[in-house]
Amino acid sequence: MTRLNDQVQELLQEYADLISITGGDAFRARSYEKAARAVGGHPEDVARLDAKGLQQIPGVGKSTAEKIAEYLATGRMSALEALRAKIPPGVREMMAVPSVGPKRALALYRDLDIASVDQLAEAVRADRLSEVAGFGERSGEKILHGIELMRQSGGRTLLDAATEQAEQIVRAISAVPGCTRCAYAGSLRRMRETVGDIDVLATAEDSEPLMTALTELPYVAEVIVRGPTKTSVRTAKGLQVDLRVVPEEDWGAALVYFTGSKAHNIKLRTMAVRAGLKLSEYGLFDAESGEKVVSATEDEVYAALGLPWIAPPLREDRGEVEAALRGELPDLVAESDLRGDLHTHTDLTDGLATLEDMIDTAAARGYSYYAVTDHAPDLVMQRMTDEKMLAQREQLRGLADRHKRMRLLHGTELNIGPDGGVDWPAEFLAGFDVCVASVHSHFGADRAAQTRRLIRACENPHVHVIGHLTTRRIGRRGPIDVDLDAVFEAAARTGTAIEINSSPQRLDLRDEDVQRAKRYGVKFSIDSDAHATGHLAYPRYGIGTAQRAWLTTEDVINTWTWQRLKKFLRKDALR
DNA sequence: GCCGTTTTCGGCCCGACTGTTTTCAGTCG
Repeated sequence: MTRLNDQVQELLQEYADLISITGGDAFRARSYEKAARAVGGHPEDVARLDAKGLQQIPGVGKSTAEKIAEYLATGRMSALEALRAKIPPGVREMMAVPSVGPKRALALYRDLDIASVDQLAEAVRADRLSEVAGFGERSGEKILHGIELMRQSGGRTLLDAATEQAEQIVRAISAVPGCTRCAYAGSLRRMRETVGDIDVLATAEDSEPLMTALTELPYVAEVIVRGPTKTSVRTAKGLQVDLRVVPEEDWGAALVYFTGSKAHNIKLRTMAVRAGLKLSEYGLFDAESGEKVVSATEDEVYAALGLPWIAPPLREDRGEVEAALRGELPDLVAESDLRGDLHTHTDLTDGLATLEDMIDTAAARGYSYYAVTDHAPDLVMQRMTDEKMLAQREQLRGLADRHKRMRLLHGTELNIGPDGGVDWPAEFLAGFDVCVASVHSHFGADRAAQTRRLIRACENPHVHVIGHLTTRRIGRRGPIDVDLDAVFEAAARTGTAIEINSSPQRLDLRDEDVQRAKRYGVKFSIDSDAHATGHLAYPRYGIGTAQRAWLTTEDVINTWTWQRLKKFLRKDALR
């Protein structure tokens, strides 16, 4: 079950799309789009807000607030239903086909009575598109190709795959003679949990060799567009890569522009306009004379707008510009702040590497403490026993001498049962240095039951960290239905940390929820949940989530010294 | 529809690329 904010976001977005399709005022449509994004990213649950409270959300005015309130009260949004009655749902779905927007979707429906993606594909094959004004031979080909792509990929790319691909491309473009700077930008630089495409920015006097180099990379399957400033290709894995080349003196402005987000850029541009300036990817200009003010570095561009540099993960128009103006930007937690990892596995359960290999790899990362937390017996398929667990503890203690600079912690990942109980009795649990507890079953239990079991787990004095709280797998399994606010309250009250699981398939909690949890005073543990030595590098992605949630080292227990962490782990002493 | 240090009315981010309507609309980011 999705969060109510997400449902409202989807409805408002649909309303905006239908306004566009029916030829309504474009500014009105944009206004609803903006409101949709604002609601989706709003940390507070809209269900807790009345019409007045809803209007406090930036971009939500009287009219939108009324529509949301109506939906919250009745489960319906009559204005939306009125538009739905005019346009079949398939017409809106056609907008998802690349090169088909609201205007063309309507033209296809009006002139050819096409009302679904399937019918569209059929019409192209039957060569009927030329009957509609504005559609030529190439249009049909593009549409068919777009439909095919939609069907085979359909989704966004996970952060690790996108990062690896982007780094590979940046290396290749950087090596081209004449290339003076190159980096990736876009949602990847902002560390969003998934990315739709990769934006690469480069500087060179002559863009031609760089564009050619991109199109000739071995893993490039297709060239989508090719121009002097922008070239787009699709990789063999179906990922779109846009390369933009600008003169070196415009690097800063271009990097701001292509890093986004769109909403952040709009805010910066609006500030520029108010100051008599104009901001584009080519620089910050005087609006009247057209003379360039600055554009060489991001620092300069922000400074000219009266702002300090803003870290990319914050650039979502979630209050970062206002915070920057007040001089209150958070000192974000960084990967180098991590002193340890509190959730990892070995081949004693479902990990791939031995205890020694995991510990050696962790030591090489420079950690000052490291916990091994293999699965507990209730996850029956892992065949854990008391004896095996105690034998591992012996083995781990025996390795202490080998890594004098890294404290070894013996832990476990407990299973939170349907009633909130965990695997072992208190006496046995007391023998562990650290206990992570996670939901691994009964994903379908109802909201009340899920909430109850997680609160009970927090209240267990031996549970230090709640692992992957919502159990979602990005693109594969949705989150469990749980009252997160109630769990956050319990976690803060009991001194139980909530994990930011850094596995790119999970990234659980997600950034909006982490931000919300922080307001309750919740502390977090950014863990790898490594099942192999290579996975010990995952926290770079979890750090992205933490940064997007505005966290500082104060919020993250595994940036603390062992002395301080040790106190936190004695949670029963708190009460 | 939203919003306000030029504004309660009149704006609303800006530019590249494509295909096709020989001068520009639509789409995209």
